[in-house]
Amino acid sequence: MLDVKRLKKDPEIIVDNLKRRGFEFDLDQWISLESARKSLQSDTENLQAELNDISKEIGISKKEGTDSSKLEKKAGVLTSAIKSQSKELTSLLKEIDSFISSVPNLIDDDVPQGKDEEDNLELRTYGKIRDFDFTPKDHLELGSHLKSIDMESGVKITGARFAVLNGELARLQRSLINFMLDIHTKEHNYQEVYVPYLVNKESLFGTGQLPKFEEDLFKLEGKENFYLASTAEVPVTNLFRDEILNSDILPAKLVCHTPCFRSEAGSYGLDTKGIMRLHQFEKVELVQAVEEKDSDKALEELTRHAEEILKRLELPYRVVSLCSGDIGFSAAKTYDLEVWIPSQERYREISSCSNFRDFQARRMKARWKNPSTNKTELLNTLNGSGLALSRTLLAIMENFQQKDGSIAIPEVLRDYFGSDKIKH
RNA sequence: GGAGAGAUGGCAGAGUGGUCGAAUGCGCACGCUUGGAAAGCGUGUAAGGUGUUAAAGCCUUCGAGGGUUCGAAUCCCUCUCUCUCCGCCA
Repeated sequence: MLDVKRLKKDPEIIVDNLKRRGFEFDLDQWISLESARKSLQSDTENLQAELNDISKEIGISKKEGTDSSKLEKKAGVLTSAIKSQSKELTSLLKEIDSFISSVPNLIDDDVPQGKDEEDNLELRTYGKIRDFDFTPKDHLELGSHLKSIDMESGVKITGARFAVLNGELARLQRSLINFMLDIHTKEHNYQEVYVPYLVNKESLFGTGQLPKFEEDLFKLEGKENFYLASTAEVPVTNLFRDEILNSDILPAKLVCHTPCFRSEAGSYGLDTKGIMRLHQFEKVELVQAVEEKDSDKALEELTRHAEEILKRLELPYRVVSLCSGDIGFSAAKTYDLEVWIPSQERYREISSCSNFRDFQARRMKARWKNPSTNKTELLNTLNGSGLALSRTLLAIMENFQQKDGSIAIPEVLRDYFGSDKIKH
């Protein structure tokens, strides 16, 4: 959520910033809503203050046994006036709330200007793209040779965009999960958490998936109307919702492996082959909550933590800074890690690392107590995939494939996996 | 699923219609004391909004929402959650 105080102080800066994303902020509407609210609210509060005084007097008068009927009559008039005014005020506040909570975050100054994916800025590349002395197969072809990616069964059990992994590939995924969690907990100092995969509206509002992006989510029917979490970001970051953290636990660094469920509405026709884009996939997620002054540094650090996984898996990748038109609703700045996919001869997203600054924290009232000022301040939240499992699996299959259709296992994974290759 | 009991500040815990945002204890911060510490003593210590150079002041919040009343932590209704017992269960 935007800082309303800042919006009052320098509205032009905010309007311009939002314009970079392609978001038109209706300043006139905002000003008229705000000024209406201000006068209505202060009027109502004044009436309430008056009523509070009179009620107090009535109390004293009753105790003393003197006649208070005149005061009570006066108070009755005030009460009904307050009732009708506060009804009006409540609906106005609701309107303002839905207006402001549909506005995306401000982007950092160094976010590259652009319209879409094409304008993202490549920052660095890592690793050598392999020169195949044969025509590389795509992961689905490799997987069906190995009888390990079974799309038909996914369709039978559930429907399109669900997959079944068999045998060694299922085991490879499990090895990868353990490998990633070990690196992040033992070397990068994250604490592992296990969280619910079903989340409520409040949690989704906190991280910014609601109210604007409900169509991307799976929603349960029934009494509760829970949603399937589209990313561990939702349950994990919401651990800080409505909390005031002690400064000594900052920076808070959490890592979590969960399945992710996405309806992928609007992506029909995209990546329909194989396990590139599924309704259900596994992910290891990094989440940090830090003081405002540390959040720039934290984004760089968190991104390096995600990159480290790719490096150790010997997968060629690049880092791009998402441009103003491609960056997500809640993010102030995002680095995507893109891994090389031989069958497509291009880099594809495998991790997205974002700094949300205080945008999510304001929505979810995630705060910390600053001991030097003794004031509560909003946290800054960040997260990044470290990494998305199905795409890691896919990348290993394609990048490590051998001429005979077998797949070599990256060195660091061999102990976890228990073998150095998946035979044809 | 059935029966019962609860939900109050960082924590524990009082408060059953009126100057209650809330006693008390613990914790925490500062000061006194001390060679230093502990103990002891004293002072302070919720969040949000509004306002101000800053403050004061004012409004809201005692699980959530609604109601009764001049006035609600306290009474009534609905919901959520927690605990105990019984049943079922990985």
